[in-house]
Amino acid sequence: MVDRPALSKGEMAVARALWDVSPATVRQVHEKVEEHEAMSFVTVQTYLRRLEAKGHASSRLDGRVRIYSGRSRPGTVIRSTVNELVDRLFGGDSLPLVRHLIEERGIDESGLAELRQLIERLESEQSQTERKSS
Amino acid sequence: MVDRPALSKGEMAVARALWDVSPATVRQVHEKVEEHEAMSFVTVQTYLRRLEAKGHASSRLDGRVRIYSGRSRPGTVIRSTVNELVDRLFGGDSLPLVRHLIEERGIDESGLAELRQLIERLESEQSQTERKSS
DNA sequence: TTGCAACACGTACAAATGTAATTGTACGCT
DNA sequence: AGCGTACAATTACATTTGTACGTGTTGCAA
Repeated sequence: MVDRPALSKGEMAVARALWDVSPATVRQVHEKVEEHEAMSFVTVQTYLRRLEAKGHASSRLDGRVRIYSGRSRPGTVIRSTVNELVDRLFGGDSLPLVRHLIEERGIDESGLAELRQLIERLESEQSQTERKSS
Repeated sequence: MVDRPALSKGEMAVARALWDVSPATVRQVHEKVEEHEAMSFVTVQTYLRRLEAKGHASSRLDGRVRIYSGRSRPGTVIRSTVNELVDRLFGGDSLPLVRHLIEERGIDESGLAELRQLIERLESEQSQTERKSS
């Protein structure tokens, strides 16, 4: 539950790659990162080290190769990052952001359908549970 | 449409305050900022200067007091910040973020109702306009 | 007219971030 | 045995961010 300091841009890119391929060697992570953007191998090395220092990854030596594994799960990191953003941009109120996302960035049909169902579910839940404060 | 570099945490706090009170003196902005968090007066001054350097604010001297005004509108800054976040966290797909926001952070009844209507509107629009790819 | 409170403006500086180059070392090929 | 290659580990360094201090100036109160 500790809200570790949010990951920076570069750290996040590497963390995302690591989540995808973990456990993996630096090289494998590097390859994954490069599917999206150019970044030197050693830079990835650095980020992985920093991620480990911050507790978001762990590693062990397998022979002469270091194997990194994701540690904090994506959901956790994403949650705190998003929370921070919502606080910063909207003073904690997430509705404007949701509105913005739905309006400004395309969401396809199936996405919309999913969201509608999600909202309907929440609405029925809310009408049952007599809303007890915010 | 230039996607200026996203504002940092501190810059964003000051920018938000400025948007609220603009045009305003440093002192007024400072007071607004302090409604949410403690920050030294001179620090606010610095941030305002940096915001101006980045083109997010403008200022003029009124007598011996400098008056700052917001320049880029909130929507613009918010858009690029959010875009960057979505790219970083979800590789550009905004649906997961929306899902996360709706599920994890409470949205009240009226908010839900608004969202449902928004989604229904988009759904009907989409079924009319034969989707012509992104 | 003198000093102070209030402010602008320049300067400072450590930590975090982005991005590597270098150096050391072991593996396997020739 | 010697060499290139693939890594790990160390070190580097410019930029950005967070946070502020000090210095100079000026309108105002005494």
